[in-house]
Amino acid sequence: MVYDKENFKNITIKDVAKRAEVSIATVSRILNGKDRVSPLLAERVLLAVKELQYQPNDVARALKIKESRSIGLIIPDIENPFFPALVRGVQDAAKIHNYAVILCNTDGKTEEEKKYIQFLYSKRVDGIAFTESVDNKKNIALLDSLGIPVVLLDRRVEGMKASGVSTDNRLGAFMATQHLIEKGKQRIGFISGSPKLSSGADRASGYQDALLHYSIQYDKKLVFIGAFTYESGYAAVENLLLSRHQFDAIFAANDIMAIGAIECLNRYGIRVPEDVAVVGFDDIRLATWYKPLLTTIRQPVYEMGQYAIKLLVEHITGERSCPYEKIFAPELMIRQSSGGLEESK
Amino acid sequence: MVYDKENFKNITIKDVAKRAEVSIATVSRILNGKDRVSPLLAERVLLAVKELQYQPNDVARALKIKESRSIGLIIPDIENPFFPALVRGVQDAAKIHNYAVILCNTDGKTEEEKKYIQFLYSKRVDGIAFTESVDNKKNIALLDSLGIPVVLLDRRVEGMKASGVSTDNRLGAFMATQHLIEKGKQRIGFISGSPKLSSGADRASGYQDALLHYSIQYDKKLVFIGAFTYESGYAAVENLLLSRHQFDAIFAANDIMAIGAIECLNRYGIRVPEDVAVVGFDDIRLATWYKPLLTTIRQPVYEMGQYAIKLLVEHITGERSCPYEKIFAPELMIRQSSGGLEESK
DNA sequence: GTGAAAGCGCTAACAC
DNA sequence: GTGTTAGCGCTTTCAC
Repeated sequence: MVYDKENFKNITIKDVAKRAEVSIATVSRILNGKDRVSPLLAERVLLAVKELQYQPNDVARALKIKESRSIGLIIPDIENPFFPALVRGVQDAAKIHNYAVILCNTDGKTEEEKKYIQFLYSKRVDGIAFTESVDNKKNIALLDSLGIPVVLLDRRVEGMKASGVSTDNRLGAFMATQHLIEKGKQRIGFISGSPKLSSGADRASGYQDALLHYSIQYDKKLVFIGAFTYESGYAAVENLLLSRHQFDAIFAANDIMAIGAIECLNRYGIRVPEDVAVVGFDDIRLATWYKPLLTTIRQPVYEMGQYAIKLLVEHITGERSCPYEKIFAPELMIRQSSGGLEESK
Repeated sequence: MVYDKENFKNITIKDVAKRAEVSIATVSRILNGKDRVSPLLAERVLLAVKELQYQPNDVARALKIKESRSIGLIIPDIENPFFPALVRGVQDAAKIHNYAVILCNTDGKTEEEKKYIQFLYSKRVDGIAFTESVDNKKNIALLDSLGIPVVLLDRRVEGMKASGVSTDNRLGAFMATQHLIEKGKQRIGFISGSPKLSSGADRASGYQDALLHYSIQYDKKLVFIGAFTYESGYAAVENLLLSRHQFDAIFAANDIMAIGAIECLNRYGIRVPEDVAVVGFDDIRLATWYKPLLTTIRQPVYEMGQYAIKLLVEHITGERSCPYEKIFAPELMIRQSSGGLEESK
């Protein structure tokens, strides 16, 4: 199988026109169903299309109408268990609107993000769905100067410079902490995500809100800054253990860190949930496969991906002109790692 | 932020030419570095490019040179834990060669695959990396007739109609079964994947090979056809249990089914690995997070994705004209679910 | 309602 | 070396 381009008779609109004995303008009109055309010609054209197996060249179309029917999706890493569902939501929604999704992994590097934005711009994507790694607004500004519609994924938008889709992280963290408190826990450790991200900062706020609300002293010795990774969750607990500060619960700002935390606790012979209760955040699939089943805050990730594209398309078509922020409600999923549904002891 | 296309002065090669006081041909030459140009003009052009922040329009370029610098990636479902690493490998390799990756999820439906192939063709992708859901050759033939280079992912290629990248599934299954046998197991249940897929069929063969090699009677009552899903793994074991046939081990054709199997065993109070040893296939990340840690056959999934793009690019550039089959070696990862490294009892 | 023709932004002969 | 120009395949005025 030699892929010699020349061997493949690229059927163009011209071929169809010739076969149907009409002008190329007529073919175009019929295929796009815009102007009115006589049914007679339409029939002839459609027949020719079928006979020749004609597939319009979207590249040429894109050049002409300045609309590529493709969008960029920039995320840190598809291997991070948080993203597959998000990506799937994006892709499913994009498919409905007939957009191609170009996937980009940045590993959370601002420089990579910038490169990809330029790359996507050269491809003249119609819009970009973007999970920024750092909330630095620089890349948003770049996008803005390029005139590319953006929707921020899993990020709250400071100053509403762009539309965004996220979960109410602050509320979610409040609920998680509250759950632990209602379980009778008083010394609740917190493993934060990166405070540079709105998701990280908001979850930290929610944790503090809950302590305040229940009149529990905030103790910064119980707080560690993680990086949303397994390793950072593990390390945080190890540090906590070595510091010899008492604690009876851990709230980790995402599930992977929670699992890292539990692994570390187990390693030191501490039982979850008997000795220490643990709550995570995100409700990734693993949360229900891991043992103990992980109590966590569910984000409707798939729906967030879908909604982001809905918004993005509205911006692309001009249906919506002002930035809009969609915030989904978090949901507490009570499972084993926090002691389940039983009463506090 | 109104995305009014008109507001954004689309800088074209013409603008650059005017500013640098040269012809557009010269600009093109300099940017593509093909023909020789005088350093003087080159400098002027490069300056103009920078000043105007010119970004070439790849759509126009694609139309002209008939090369879109994009490839399609068709998989069943990015939410299936097997795929993220594969996708990442594909994307990283594509990035090196400057190709955009268009992601397509088919849920394993042949009809969806066909639609996506046509969609990608209308976008004039330069090639497609494809994880077929059913080995029916029809879509491969379609691709062939369209003149689109393909590389099959995770699929062995019957009759070498296209290039493919896979793991030696038969050998892997042999190793898994052998491991169980060496652990002293004699009645080894097998949960197959879809036999319509080469990966499913080959793993079944490997299982039989091993039994034969160790002179263990093949007992079809111990064999179930699953669907590579958690549920099918669970159901298989439940059926086995209800059938009351004795068994002391389970080899599941992928990790998710193995986990489904273990969950079911636990549900019925059967301990893994004490009562029944379990081995999976793939070595997805979850295999090392699940409890018990899953003994499994590792496929170098990320590398497979990378290699597929290497092959695909070779086909696209014409460097390689004949189909080639790359087969990676499987690796046995011994962990808890099969009783670990200790001797058989 | 239909066709002729211009032109989207680029590359690559082809002249000079 | 450099500029002029045709044309990739399509949509869309503009005449008729």
